[in-house]
Amino acid sequence: MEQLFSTLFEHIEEKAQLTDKEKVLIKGFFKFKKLRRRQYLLQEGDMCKYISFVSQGLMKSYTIDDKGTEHINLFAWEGWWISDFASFIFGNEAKLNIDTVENTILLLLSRENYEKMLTEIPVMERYFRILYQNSLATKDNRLISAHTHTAEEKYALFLDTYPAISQRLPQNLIASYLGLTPETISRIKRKMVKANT
Amino acid sequence: MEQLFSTLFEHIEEKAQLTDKEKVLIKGFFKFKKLRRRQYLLQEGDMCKYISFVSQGLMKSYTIDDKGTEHINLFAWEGWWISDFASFIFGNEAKLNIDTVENTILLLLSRENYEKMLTEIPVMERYFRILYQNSLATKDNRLISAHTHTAEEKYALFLDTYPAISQRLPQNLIASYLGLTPETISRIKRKMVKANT
DNA sequence: CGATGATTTGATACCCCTCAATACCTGTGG
DNA sequence: CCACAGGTATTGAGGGGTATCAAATCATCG
Repeated sequence: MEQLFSTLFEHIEEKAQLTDKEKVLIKGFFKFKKLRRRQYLLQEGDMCKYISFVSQGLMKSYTIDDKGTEHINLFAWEGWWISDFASFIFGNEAKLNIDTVENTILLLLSRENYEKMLTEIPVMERYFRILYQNSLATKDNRLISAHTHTAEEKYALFLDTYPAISQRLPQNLIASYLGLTPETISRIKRKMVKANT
Repeated sequence: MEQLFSTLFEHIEEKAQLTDKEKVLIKGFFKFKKLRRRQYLLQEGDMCKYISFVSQGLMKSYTIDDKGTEHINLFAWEGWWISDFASFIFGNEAKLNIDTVENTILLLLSRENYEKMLTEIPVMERYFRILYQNSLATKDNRLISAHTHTAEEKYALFLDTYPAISQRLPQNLIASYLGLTPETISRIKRKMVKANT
């Protein structure tokens, strides 16, 4: 149990220092949740009641279009948060689905505890401010890539940016994340292999 | 002069309450800057020393690809902040260019004053945390749209989401923001007019 | 092993880009 | 106030990058 929080604390302390007292307080705000592979955390139309920290495992959030195709918004592995923000913050119905790619252990933070924690532990305002600030820069890059790069460049950039995690992902999920089809990824791979011989 | 801050304070007070004392303090952290149409605030390769609040006017941030094409990352008008985050926060060379679409009046906040303000006025941590949190939700939507919608849907969605600002923008800039060519926008418009007759 | 999902491969279609030419605005200076 | 210039928009022809659809092969796991 203790170990699950160590991932969280390490992650927080990259951005803001915590006292032992604060750590005890923080633990009190979270709930555990264990999920099997392919299990849902959130489905479109539900309310997203938690923001979740991935302590172990791998999750994805995604939308489904009219044709039934998934479009992956985010992968979250150890040290990442996942949620449908619009739903979590404003109480809308979720537009995103969230489920697991691997068996996963989560730390759940409810809206109420999120607000409480931010008020009672001001350094957490700082932590989340920095977290979001960094995420914004990441998302900017992704959007720029979506607009400027070819399919091949997108795929190469993904492998380069997330070398570890790309090995834990089937290619159809990478395709979905990049806004491509699995067939296209397959053809790119063949081309890349050829180029190396 | 006073009036320039009122836009800022209104904007902050949508998210967090300010005392008169805090307002006086906040004013001290900012510098003014006036820019002409088409004037640069930041060029690729420079250091982004400020995060800027648009008090009046309209700006854009963008990258330039190998072929010399602009890809617009963000429009910022009255009530928006603009910056190259990666450069502002981490001190990297800026990857973004920022310039004006209209004559603009900015409130500039240096890195030093940004940190000072966040420390001395904790409610501003809250303000920025909420600001970034909301921006993340917006960027998610934009990325989803980039991956799922056709050119026509993207354009219609833009007009629908930003009806006021779209009238202040030439179509080539809207095209650049949406990852399309001006020619495509032109053809879409023709098609839309036809459909309404 | 059977079943289900994932990947590969090929044929075809189409959306949007590219390039090029022309027309249309808008502001500025003579 | 007109003329010109630079930027902006329109239109057409042609091409290319990915998607789509379909089928076969390949993994994986209960």
